[in-house]
Amino acid sequence: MVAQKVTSAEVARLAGVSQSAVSRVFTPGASASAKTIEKVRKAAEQLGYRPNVLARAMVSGKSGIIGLVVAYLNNQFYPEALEKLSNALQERGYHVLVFMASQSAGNIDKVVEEILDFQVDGIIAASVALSSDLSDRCRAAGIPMVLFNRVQDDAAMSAVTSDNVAGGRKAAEFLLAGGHRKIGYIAGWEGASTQRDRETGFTEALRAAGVELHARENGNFVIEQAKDATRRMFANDPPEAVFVANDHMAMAVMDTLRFELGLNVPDDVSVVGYDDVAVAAWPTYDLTTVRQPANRMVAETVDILLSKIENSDLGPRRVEIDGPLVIRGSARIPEGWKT
Amino acid sequence: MVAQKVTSAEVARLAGVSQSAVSRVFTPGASASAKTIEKVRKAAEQLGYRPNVLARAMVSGKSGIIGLVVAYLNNQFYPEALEKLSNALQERGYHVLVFMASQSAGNIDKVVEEILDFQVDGIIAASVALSSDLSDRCRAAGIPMVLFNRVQDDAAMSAVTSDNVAGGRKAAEFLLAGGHRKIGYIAGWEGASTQRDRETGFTEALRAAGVELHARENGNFVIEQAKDATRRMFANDPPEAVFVANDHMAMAVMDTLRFELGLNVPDDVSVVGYDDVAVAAWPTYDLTTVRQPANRMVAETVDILLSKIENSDLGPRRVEIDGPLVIRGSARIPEGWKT
DNA sequence: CTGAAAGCGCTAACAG
DNA sequence: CTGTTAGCGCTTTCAG
Repeated sequence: MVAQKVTSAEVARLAGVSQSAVSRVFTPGASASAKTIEKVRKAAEQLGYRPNVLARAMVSGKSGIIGLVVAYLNNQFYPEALEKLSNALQERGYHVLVFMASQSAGNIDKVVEEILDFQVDGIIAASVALSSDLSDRCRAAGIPMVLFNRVQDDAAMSAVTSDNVAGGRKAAEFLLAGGHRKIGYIAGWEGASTQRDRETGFTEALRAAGVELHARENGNFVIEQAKDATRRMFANDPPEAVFVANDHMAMAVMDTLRFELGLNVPDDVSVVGYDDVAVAAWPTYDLTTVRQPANRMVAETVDILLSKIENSDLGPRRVEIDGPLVIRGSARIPEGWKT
Repeated sequence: MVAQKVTSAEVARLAGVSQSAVSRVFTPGASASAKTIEKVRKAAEQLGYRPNVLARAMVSGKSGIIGLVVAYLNNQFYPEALEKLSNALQERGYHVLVFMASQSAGNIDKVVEEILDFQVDGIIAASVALSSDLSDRCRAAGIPMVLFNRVQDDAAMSAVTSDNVAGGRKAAEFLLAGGHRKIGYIAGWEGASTQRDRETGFTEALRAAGVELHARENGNFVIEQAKDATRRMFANDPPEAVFVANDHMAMAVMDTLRFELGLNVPDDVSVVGYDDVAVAAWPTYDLTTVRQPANRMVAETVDILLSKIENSDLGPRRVEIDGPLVIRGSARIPEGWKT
């Protein structure tokens, strides 16, 4: 009843038409008479025929595969994004080939080369930076690429992020309005544009109010390092408020504050994070944080990538999506703060 | 410096050899003289040549692609598993094509059909069940498949899980040893074998000690539903201890207990979960839970799948990996409990 | 060991 | 609209 591997030729024979007729019936933009379509469909059904995507890819040059490079799945923002990206792409007829760019930045280039071997139609690089040499190669190969949640100096590279500078600014304004003056910052990995932009916006807004950063430590976006950073920062002359470069670390910071240092959040220390991952809303953390609008970021990313695929001579696009400060209970709420 | 899309023929011309010689140099099991290899490698390097995986797949019948069907990425166990699976597969020269089987069970079959279109070498289905019709198709098509974290009645289907029955039993024994007698169970989605097995082991051990389940509610593996289940369960005659079918729900249960019902964990209620996801170890939850050894589960899954790919007439294998009860602070610890 | 030749399964002109 | 004819880029006999 079900054959091993049915080819269009076999369907053609059964349907009494040519092999190309079968192809046409299964090719979106092709035309065939109602009668042919009928015959072919019946034969195909009977044989359990489905076109071989790879063969189609070879000749058409479109594989329907999007390469997705991803680094850390432990920061919950990424599984969320990955799920949405994959769904959005699936809806538009594409599929996602995942490449983990685990550790070293060095191997990212290798990973991208492997991706290219699959003749992918496009590449989404989530939170990774690649050498300019490599981006040149992709461009030369005509493979569109868009950066997700990261920008790169390379002006020719499309990228989608939240408005990290504005986000950092919002965090600062909120903390300042709350009356805090001794304010600390726990940074993420310095190589990340998100880290840099958030810090820039944050310190700029502070400075605009005549306030200097009271303390700064680096948590590298890693939980254990964020804990260490917290310990160092609170060892002496602790701040009254901390802005943490992402939620992933912010929760570790809160844990350390509460369980190791015996401090109350927000009575003793206000904490503000960035991302608004699902756990941030859980009552235990109830984290005030700047939201990264994942849905819109994903939608933009997919839009940019697919329009580049369909129209290769589109210039690079950079989109920064503004996200609101989500006010919860981890930081003192200023009197009469406009919601 | 970098060409558009270099073919083996171009490399051959530059190297002054035949196209098939180039192929041999890049084909693992082929042989060529040192001199040829040298010439070809140099020419290839110069041109930036890399073999086209798709073309190779067409003729060799091996795509190097493994289809991975996955349903919920919000339960943290899955991103962890996905990352490990993808890494393990990458190490062995395979790549993962991800298919989100979002909602309805009905669309899983459709998803698997799409996977088949890509001529994948194998399929890993994480936490999803597919119709027996479909599994027959895969078998007929000669595509090996293994279930991850789920078993199916179909005896011909390979599957890797933790020992869920034993795990449920461990949870029960621990709670009983803690002196609890009024014990509740918050179930996961009834269609899942993991849910059934965990409950079976749990209630069996209870019964063996002459204890009947005091209360049972269904949380369907969904956070909001787990909260509702908790509310119902504690509305009147509340239990002293609860076993929750997975950590994802267990944390929602703890939140509800603490923040809505004002109960103390573990003084008022002991809570035990299942999975041992990363957050379970965070001090806020400090959840006692049965560990699913993700690393070993992944290793087994990959082993089974790849050996089937390499030797297609291997029978189905089912592996259940025993995981320890990880004792933390969310449940009363019995006096002198053997660690 | 090496080149020539025959496809893998499919799409895309090309005549009819 | 339809069948015929070329390939897509590569692996794999098959002679030499």
